[in-house]
Amino acid sequence: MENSYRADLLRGNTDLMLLFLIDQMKETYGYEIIKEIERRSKGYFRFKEGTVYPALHKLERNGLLKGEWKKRRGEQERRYYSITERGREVLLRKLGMWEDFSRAVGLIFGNA
Amino acid sequence: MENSYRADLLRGNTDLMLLFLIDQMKETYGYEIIKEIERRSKGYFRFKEGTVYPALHKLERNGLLKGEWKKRRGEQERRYYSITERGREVLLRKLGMWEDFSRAVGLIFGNA
DNA sequence: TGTCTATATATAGACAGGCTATGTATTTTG
DNA sequence: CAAAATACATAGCCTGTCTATATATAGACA
Repeated sequence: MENSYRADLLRGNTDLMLLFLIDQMKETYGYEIIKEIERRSKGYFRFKEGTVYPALHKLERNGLLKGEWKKRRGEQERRYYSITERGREVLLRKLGMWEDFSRAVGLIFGNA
Repeated sequence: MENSYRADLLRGNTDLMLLFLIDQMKETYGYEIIKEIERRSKGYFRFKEGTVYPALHKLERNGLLKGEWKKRRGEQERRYYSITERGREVLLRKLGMWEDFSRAVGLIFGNA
């Protein structure tokens, strides 16, 4: 009933947060995004790999992100992502929709 | 990609809003809840029957709501719901979790 | 008379995103 | 030398929302 409430709340907002961070950080990679979101949210968000990597793949597949493998001598390579023009458009739209949504929820609860 | 973003945002919050309204209105029924949520949110939320009725059934099945058929001479009967003790506990918990969640999202976006 | 809208509820099946679990590989820490 | 951290990947499960359809009545409108 409530165990996975956070997973439900997350739904949809994962894309928004990924796009937001990648836009702001210019270029970053999956693992770093997970840590950065945890850091910024003071430990509230602890994204699962099974959530983030498939989401990044989908965003790239849809042309909202551009990914690039970067070899690092000896170490495991990373896939760095940057946002595309189309990605930035979607980001702005989603940001607005999140604001509208949370404002509407506030109206239900009677928050001035 | 974005068509059903609102449906995603809604996920999880439907229960919260239903419990909140039923608690506040003491006793109400599905159709009225749909209209009241639309009214309060100034048209933002337009809950679908296929969302609300199954959700009410689940909440009752789990003991968070108590439902009761009320016949009205000649007219179609309504199923009136009221919140249970357990429902009120879950409501308070979910309300807090929604606040935590939206605050955490704000942290990601750098909102003071 | 027939059709449409509003009121009021119900449900089967589709859809899709997040999670669990598991796997690979390397480096660092204890 | 084992464990933890870094870094990525994916198959399959779970579940809430939506679409579509169904039933039933009342009132409007033509």
